[in-house]
Amino acid sequence: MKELDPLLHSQLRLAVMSILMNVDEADFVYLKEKTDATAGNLSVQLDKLSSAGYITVEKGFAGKKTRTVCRVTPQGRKAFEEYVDALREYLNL
Amino acid sequence: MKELDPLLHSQLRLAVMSILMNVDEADFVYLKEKTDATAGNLSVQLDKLSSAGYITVEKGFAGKKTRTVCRVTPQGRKAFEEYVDALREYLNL
DNA sequence: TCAGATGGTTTATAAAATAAACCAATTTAC
DNA sequence: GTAAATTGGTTTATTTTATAAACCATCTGA
Repeated sequence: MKELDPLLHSQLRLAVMSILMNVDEADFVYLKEKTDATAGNLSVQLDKLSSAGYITVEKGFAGKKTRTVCRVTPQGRKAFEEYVDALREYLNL
Repeated sequence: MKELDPLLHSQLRLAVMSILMNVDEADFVYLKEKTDATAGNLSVQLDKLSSAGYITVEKGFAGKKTRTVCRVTPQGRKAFEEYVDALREYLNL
């Protein structure tokens, strides 16, 4: 059986990637709301996705407040698609 | 977003369930080969699926050798199907 | 000015996966 | 017939992950 990319096979990281696949960009606050994760957990998982090169994380400002914007990279997009393919085998979809 | 049943959201347990969903029954050795898991890992994960009521594990004999046979329960079948539904939301399939 | 919010990060803890060690019965090879 | 290897597992220890709790800096309104 195919391997399931362990970086994607995590509920929160998968949720984040799934959002980013459809949205071009999303900030920390938006991701937190959508996924209903704690800030700490989200922060850690974004780091992992970012270190793996699956997303970019850009810290900037919106007015005076900090704003962290995430985007999926081509590499992340590819990994996500491969993950989906592998899952089809398990779920037979 | 929907929750992903943590009992199923594990590579090995998902693989096992996926096999059992299609096969009526399967023994330890067969599952081990198909999933390419170590015996120790497989043993632990079968226990978890069994304690959750997702599968039955029956220890018997085939000639003189022990033989452990697994089957998915109706409850397990239901959980698997719900898991698949939840995943569709993430992957949009 | 000081009591919350807001937007995070870091660190500690709990839970999971994996691997390593072990055990009992059974073959196989001498 | 007995020692060594194989089969079919289980148990325990280790590593990795996920999660939660604590913290920090900046901003905002009373």
